[in-house]
Amino acid sequence: MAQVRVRFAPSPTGPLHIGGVRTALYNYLFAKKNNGIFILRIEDTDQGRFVEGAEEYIMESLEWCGIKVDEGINEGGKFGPYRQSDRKELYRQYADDLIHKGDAYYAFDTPAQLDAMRAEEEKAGKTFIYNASNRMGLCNSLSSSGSDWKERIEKGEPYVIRYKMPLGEDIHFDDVIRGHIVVNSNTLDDKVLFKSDGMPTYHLANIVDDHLMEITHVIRGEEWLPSLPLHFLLYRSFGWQAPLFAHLPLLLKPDGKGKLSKRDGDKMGFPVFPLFWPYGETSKGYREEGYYPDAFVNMLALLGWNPGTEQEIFTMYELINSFTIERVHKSGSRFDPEKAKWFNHQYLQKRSVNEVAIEYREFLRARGFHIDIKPLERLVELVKERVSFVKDIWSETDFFFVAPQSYDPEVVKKRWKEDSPALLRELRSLLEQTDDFSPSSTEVLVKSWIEEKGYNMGAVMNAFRLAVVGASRGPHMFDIISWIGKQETLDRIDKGIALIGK
RNA sequence: GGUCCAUUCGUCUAGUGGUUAGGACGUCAGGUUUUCAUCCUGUUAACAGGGGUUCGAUUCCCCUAUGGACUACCA
Repeated sequence: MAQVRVRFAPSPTGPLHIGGVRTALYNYLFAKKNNGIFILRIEDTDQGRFVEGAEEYIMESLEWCGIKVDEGINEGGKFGPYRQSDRKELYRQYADDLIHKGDAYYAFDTPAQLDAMRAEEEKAGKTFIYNASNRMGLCNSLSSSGSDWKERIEKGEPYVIRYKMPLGEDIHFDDVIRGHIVVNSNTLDDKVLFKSDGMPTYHLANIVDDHLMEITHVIRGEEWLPSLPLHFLLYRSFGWQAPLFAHLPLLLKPDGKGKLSKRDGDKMGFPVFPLFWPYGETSKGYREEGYYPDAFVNMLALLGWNPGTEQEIFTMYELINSFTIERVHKSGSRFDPEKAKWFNHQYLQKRSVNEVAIEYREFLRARGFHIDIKPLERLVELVKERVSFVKDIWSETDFFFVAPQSYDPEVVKKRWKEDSPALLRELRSLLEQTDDFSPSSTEVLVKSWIEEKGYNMGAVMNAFRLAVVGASRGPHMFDIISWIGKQETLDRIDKGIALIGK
């Protein structure tokens, strides 16, 4: 069998949506599983929609995800160029070929005329369609008498080239995921293949490029399923062997109806893009939100596919090994932001204390704290299992760096009693006597004192926590005071007694 | 409106012509803990509806409903 070659073919019209990333991922997994080639082709045949920076964004996103491109605009390859605008000259001859074969024709109807006809049909509750049912009444080379149309072209009148959809034919085709599908050609229209601006449309460019690049499997979004009959017909008209097609299910909104959109992310506070998109409206990215790329990829891979086992955590290598296109689902998947977080939690737990400490050091540096790696490792060890993201370490450990500025009123009400100041004063003088602030040492010291005096453990420790932390949260007290040190501990007790009062 | 696609716990899903319909996220409840989390244990909850086929359908077929995509000189 010929070598497997697949392509991811986005349009550079803005940042890549996570649905697009998943399409790229499935293409990549399929390629690598089959020792094949993964191609990145930029489909920029609509010059009006080109967005500066989008190409770079796409490539950076794939790179961040660990999806390596074998052939593409940066990587090169034998089948280049890999940007359709750079292949512009190539398409016209294929459109002409179709005209010679009688499967395509020139059409002169202006956009304004077509719009008017569409509007009229819509008013009558119908859908305008341009095909065998009415093409002889429209303005094109099939309906014009004699050589009128030739003159029009020679005069430089704008025209498009349309595919001549057959009349009343049942078109049979197959999709790897969805099986056999039949559509009657009467419901399809004479799609424009070549635009008046000299550029091909998606349909032509796509088929020509997939053929020329020897693509064996077309794995793309479900939104393309309705144009699959056209594409099959195109392959037939050219006399080319069609690749295998697989149409992926959509990513749906977490709640409500419809497919996942940028608005959902904004509304519910999760990113719909892999990376921050710096142009236009601000849009968060998974990378900037603190997701690990392997967690992100793992989460995405399982949205619409699973290997049939109960395994949920996969390295890219494992994904490649277990991926099969047949196990991709038919129906759309709702995106679940909670589960996305859970994946990151799993990945963060798998990392070593040292790795996380290094990441956290970077985080602190950006906020003006320059801390050695050793104390940070001790800190990370204390809170690692409680967090899902490195940035969460800060909200769990802010009080390690800064004494409380205020004391949670709820906790004060619940934990600060009449005798709290007296207990803390006693505790303070007890701690002042020792210089050994290791957790085990202070623990023994304090606990035996509490026992000796017959105090209530909770009464002492909760008040102590309130003074040191300012709230009812955080790791064990002896770990905290060991980290902040003796002087800071004593200071915070003083401050707490003074500020909380009574 | 037309064409096409889809439908198992709230969500992601496993699965089979005969199963106690399994797992994960979430929820809830216990346990651990000096607090808050984490963690552990348990709990919760599903085959869209109606017809067939069959000894038997969640599983196969049809219809309905619902959801979705498409319906541009956009991809």
